[in-house]
Amino acid sequence: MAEFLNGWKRSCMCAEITEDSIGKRVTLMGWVQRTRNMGGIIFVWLRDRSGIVQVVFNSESLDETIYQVGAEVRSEYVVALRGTVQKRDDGAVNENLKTGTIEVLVDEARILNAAETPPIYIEDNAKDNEAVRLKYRYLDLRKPSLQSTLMMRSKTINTIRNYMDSLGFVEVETPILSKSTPEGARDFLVPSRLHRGAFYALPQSPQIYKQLLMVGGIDKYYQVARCFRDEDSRADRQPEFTQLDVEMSFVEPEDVQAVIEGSFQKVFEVIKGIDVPLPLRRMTWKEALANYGSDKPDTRFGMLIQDVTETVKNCGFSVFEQSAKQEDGIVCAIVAQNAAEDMSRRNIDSLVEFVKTYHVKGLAWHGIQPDGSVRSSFAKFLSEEKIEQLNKQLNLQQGDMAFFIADKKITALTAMGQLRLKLGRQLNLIDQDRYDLLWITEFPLLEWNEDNQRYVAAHHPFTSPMNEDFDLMEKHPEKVRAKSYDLVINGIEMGSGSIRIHASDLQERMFQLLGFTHEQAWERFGFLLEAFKYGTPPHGGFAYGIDRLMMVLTGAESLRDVLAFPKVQNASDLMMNTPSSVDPAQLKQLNISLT
RNA sequence: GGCCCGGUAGUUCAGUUGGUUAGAAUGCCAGCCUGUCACGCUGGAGGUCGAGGGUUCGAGCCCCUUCCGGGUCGCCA
Repeated sequence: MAEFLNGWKRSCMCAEITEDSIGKRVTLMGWVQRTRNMGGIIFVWLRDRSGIVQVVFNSESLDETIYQVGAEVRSEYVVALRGTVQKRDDGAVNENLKTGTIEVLVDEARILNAAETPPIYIEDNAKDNEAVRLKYRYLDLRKPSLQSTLMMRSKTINTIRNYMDSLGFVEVETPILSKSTPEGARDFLVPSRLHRGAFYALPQSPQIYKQLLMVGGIDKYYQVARCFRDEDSRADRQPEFTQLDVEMSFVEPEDVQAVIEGSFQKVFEVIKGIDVPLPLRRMTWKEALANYGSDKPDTRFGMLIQDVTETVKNCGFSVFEQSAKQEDGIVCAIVAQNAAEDMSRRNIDSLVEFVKTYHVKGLAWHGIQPDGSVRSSFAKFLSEEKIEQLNKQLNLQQGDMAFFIADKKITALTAMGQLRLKLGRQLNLIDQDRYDLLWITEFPLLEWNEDNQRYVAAHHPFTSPMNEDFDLMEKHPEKVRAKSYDLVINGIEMGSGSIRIHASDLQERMFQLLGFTHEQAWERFGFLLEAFKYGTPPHGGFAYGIDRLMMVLTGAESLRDVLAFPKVQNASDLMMNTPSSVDPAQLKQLNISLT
């Protein structure tokens, strides 16, 4: 059934035909979207990457064998057609089609390949189950939305490359077969055949390579880099992903930030036609946590978190008092304006359950109904005076509903931040057409890890502390701020960067803070510490996720919608059915036995 | 590893208190139709109710186990 082209060449794409082409003869190739056989005349919608055009087989003017081709084709057949572009009659215009005012009257037709009935509908609004779509991803990819996403992705990466090139950056490819590093995410391991019992690791990021490139004098490096992390997936997390990776020598934070925010400005201009004013707003990590309960605040709406700890210290409600009197405790609140009336008890209960998933003990609520009556989970424990004081601090108006969380500071603020986001969505406070880009700065250098009973690097162990906090490193490690910065868009963390440590003695001091002995540090990162001895320039960089950027640009809710061949939650590929077992002979060569 | 939601024709779904032969739409196949555009009309085929076990006279429905998909907490320097 399948045929080769035998000399036929496409003269244009389906949806590129306009009224200017009326009277011209065209050669089209593509897939059959749909056929309508009227008995003596057959309408076929032909689709390619550009879109759809209607072609007409007319039995009156057509040789019987060619008309039969029209009768024979089915959905997703691959066909080649020749014919003349003609204007449609006034009554026969299809306004939903870009090419709706014209059609192609076929005079030659060939079936290049037949197709079985596809298991999914090749249409944007089809409701097919995602697992089925992923199993037949190559069919899903024929849909206009995915095609335009992939085309936009290509254009975005091109825009970024052109921009980086224009600034004199050099793209360098770093190895995929790399070395396992103990800190950070779990590595994907690759067994070595030539070295029994030894493994490569796939890079979580080209971090160390790019720092070594700085030692190597490539003082402006970038790469569209594939990265791998063997951790559980989420809607916005895949085991492999693409980053724009950047590193520069002789720079301070604002130099790196200027390059990065410039790339976003360029992308938004080229892809969305939106002007992003620079420089971007800066917000410290401390400020973000206090006001938004997050290090990646969605700044498209208000409803900021308020600290009412002092007000409720001796209020008579023991839940509040307990946290208020704790050293690292807090009682915080947010106000949902005009929400008191529509907030059903059922809805409130679900919010209480919601915040509990973030490890706080509960959620208190207190509102004033439009008629002035109080609706509250705790007002009965408080004096009139205290309530008045609280209402005043929160600026609680008739119709408003406030929510309270009392707990340890980080825990309470984080849960409140999540509640803020949920309410923001629920109450429709978020302007979906807005793009809010900002920098979060001055992250803590270290975080205490309960499981390991030691400090771990908040960013990565090569991040430099802020100069003014050097002295705190040994005495108060938790108070040391880092020269690090994240870029956030609409509450999504796009990427992070920092000025790195370029002195081996400071790097060793950092490793000691992380609980490595001198020997362990040299065993694991000796090549880096060694390299730093031979003239390392001050340097820093940044990396951001291209996939997440595509989510923002397309409005997609899952990374799966912006990747050509995504993996599902358990990191398998439903189309190729991988990971999969391998031939025992392969394992034997690798000296691997399965238990 | 934990929690929540889901799995029934190719596809999207409905299926009442456990009760006759599991339905609809769409798609598919055949026939008719010369201006359709979600074409129309007539007829037809299509089911391991994710899998295994249990309770019951009787299970798509109840119970247990398990597999698969989604979301999420932990995790993700």
